[in-house]
Amino acid sequence: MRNGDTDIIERATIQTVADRAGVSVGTVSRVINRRPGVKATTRERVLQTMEALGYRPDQAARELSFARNRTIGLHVAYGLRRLQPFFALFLSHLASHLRESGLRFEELGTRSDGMPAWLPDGLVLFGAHDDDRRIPYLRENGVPFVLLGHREDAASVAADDRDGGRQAADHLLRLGHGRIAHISGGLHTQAAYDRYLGFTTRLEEAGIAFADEGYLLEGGFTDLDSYRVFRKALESGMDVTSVFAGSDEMAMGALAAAEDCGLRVPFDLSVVGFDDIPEIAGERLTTVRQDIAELAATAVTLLQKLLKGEAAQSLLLPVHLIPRLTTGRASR
Amino acid sequence: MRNGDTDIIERATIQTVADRAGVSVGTVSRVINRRPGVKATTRERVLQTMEALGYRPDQAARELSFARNRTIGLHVAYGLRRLQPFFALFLSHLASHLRESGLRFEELGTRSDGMPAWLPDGLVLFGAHDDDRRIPYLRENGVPFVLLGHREDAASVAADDRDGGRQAADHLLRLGHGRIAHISGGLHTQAAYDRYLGFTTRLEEAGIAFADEGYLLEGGFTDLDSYRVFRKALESGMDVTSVFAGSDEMAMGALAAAEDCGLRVPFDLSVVGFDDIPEIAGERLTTVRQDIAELAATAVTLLQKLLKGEAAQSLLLPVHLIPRLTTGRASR
DNA sequence: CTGAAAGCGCTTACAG
DNA sequence: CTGAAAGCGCTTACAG
Repeated sequence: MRNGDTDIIERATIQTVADRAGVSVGTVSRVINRRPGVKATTRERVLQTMEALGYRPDQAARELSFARNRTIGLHVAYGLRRLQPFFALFLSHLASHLRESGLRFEELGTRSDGMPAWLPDGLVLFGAHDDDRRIPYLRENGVPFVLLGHREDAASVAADDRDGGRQAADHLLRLGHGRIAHISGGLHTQAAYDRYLGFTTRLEEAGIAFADEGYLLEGGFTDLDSYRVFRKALESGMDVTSVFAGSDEMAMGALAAAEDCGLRVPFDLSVVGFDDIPEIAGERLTTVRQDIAELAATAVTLLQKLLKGEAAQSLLLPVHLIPRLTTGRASR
Repeated sequence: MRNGDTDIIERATIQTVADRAGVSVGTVSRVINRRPGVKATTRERVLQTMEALGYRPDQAARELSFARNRTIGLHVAYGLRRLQPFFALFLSHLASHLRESGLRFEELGTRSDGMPAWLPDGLVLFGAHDDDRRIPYLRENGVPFVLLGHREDAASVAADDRDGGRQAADHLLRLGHGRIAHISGGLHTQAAYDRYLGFTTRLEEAGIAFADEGYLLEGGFTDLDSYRVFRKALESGMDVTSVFAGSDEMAMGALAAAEDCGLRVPFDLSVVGFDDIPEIAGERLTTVRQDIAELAATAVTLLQKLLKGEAAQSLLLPVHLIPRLTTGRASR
């Protein structure tokens, strides 16, 4: 389990690797960055040397030389719950992706007027809403930005929330469910609304007039909010065989409420979530998976295009329902 | 609101500042790093130039030259809920503090055997437990580390959880409360246990035999867990006028449960939390404040001492109860 | 109190 | 396909 017998004192640099592999640092650099134009055998030798030395390129040096003064900022809409799991995961993926691309990254503070505290070379905007004042502000200042969320009039990337809602509905319909509730954190956000829309549209295609049935439950975005609203509904006699929650957290709340109301999942009740956050969904929750790492990577790619002067794009990333243990055939 | 009329195209460097201020880059550097030995008027002039230029030192360059190859890693015990608010805040404070100190920072992955994926020059350990295998491992490999949490046999820093528990008890006693519950996420963690201990010790000093009363409620660490265990207790007839929760999240759960059980806070029930996380406690929750930024800063300071070869220290940071709107005089 | 210069560990044209 | 050299933006002895 020891680290080999390399000096622990002196960390290997690109020079160490170059010397040991009998090449120049330029060549090592090309290997590190997967650049073309290195003979296969050379590449292999360098790779092995790096491995043997436990070499890790110095990120600061990469940033300094690679990304000529380019720093990307992440700015979160004022007042947004930065503590939500989705944000934490997105942040960490964004940071590590940027790091790999050799770009500088900084999370931006907020001025008293809600604008980013300062302007980096490019921005990722988290939690943008319809008439977000940051958008005209950034345009005015000529700073390229990418929105996280679906939006046609700006560079943006989002999961295909609408299709995700549709898949959730489809899954439950196939299992024979007819009385289906939906728990949403609030339909005023684009993601929540699109999930709702895709979901109800699919139900209506199947002849289920969801909207009329009072099966829509709105609360906050947390598991506790979801628990309370769902438990209250169940206690008031809402009769459903399944529920689609707008996030994994909310699904966990619904699961807890079901348990406390004596419902057995999936026998008496099926539950579907959204996101597939491993720490939450685990191996149990049937949920619609969105790839957060991919969202972060795509945001970076879009931003890089913008920085090169290319046109803005709006991308929608596919999502997939992952059937697990909280959904089953409707028993009633 | 515009950014002044400086070129937005070319970002100012230390050289730009030096030229404009009519000094050398060395002098600017001294000002940036608050080093002594700069004439006050020179310092002032440089500061103003930096301000006027909107100059921000390049972090990558600082790391590269300042922190000779020193990188600090954060490693989280396997299986720990990284999604908890406390962790998110600690992480962000640690990262920004390290950044200001010009040190490299990286969050470390975990090998299949639970050890950090690789060994940086120094480590902060999050979520260490009593017989944490990372500790002998790091000692064996000669890597200095600081634990977040109270522990005598290693460099560590923690909030004074025990005193915090005592303060919570004291506050409630002064308000005339005699029947007081405690909600804990689980007494097996040091922080939770110390809070519990300080709390009950103070109660016992006041002649309240807490332990015998069944006023200890254990659940998970989340607001939902807390809600469920507290609501269940209330519905089972637990008769208390106040409750001390082991975290702000748990306190919010207790608040929600009280509301759903028809109790008015603080008239029928007083609630005290722990942490004082602004996004959670807001302006409403009476809670015991621990300074997370200070915890992060202290961890870094300790680590730097270790790196210089100084002896390990165990530090306890003071906490303070902040009375707000969820506590009041006992009415019964 | 201040400046000139070396050096941190990389990447990237430019030659060959 | 590969190497030598310049340069990224800082900090830090070393002189003065």
